Amino acid sequence: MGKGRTACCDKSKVKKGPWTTSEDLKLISFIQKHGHGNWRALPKQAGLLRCGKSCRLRWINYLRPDVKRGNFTPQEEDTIINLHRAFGNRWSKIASHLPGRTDNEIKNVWNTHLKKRIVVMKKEEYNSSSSSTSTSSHQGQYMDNNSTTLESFSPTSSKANDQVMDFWEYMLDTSSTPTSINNLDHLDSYSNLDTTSEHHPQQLVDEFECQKWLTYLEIELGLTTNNQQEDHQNNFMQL
DNA sequence: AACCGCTACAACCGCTTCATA
DNA sequence: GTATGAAGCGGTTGTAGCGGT
Repeated sequence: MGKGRTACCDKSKVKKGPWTTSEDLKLISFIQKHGHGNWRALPKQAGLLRCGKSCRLRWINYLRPDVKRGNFTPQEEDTIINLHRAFGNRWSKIASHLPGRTDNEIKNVWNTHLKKRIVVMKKEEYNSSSSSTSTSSHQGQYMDNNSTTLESFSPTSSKANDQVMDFWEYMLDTSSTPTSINNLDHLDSYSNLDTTSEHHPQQLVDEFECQKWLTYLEIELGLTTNNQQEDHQNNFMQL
């Protein structure tokens, strides 16, 4: 281990807080074109006033095409519980067994839902075992495999998701399709979140490639209705 | 309508691990 | 073997949204 620690970035020069639509798009289009070999250098190259760590997290947890979105299925929940029993809080290890789910997402689900579920079950287990000896004990067992009584998660309808939806509505309106990625800053009017509208024209991104990628992302992220999805898939094939 | 408390989850922070010179 | 930088990881925080009063 090295002596001391160098800051991962200049904190005074990076933007923090929720990502805006234009930032997302800059990141997506940059990675699509150049990959993400060096996260530290990426923000500068992509024209983002963000820390490399922040970009990495945003990509891995939200923008990556293979991220599965939406509610966890009872099967996934059971898997998490069982894996947690085996691995403890090693979220990345658990995530590796759940394709499309991120460690951050699993951690959140555990802390907000599953942990409580375990507590309730433990409590019930304790009560039943102390009140009756005829009830079979499941000592050391977290869960009842038939249990699906966990309150279902709210759909991922966060503000961030709404931003992405707004973006797609915008993009699909052909009359207002931006001519290049350089013009994305004005999309922030959709999110009302951007307070530092910077104007750093980046490498020109081919509109065609961008559209293709974004359509693909929309499908992958499940941001479409079935009908829309069909349309987009057709469009994607045509592209 | 306004306030409050709670929940969910995106994002940040700092430590650890890994790769490499 | 050691120093260093970058990436990965897990804990924690911030805040939007929602329901209850």
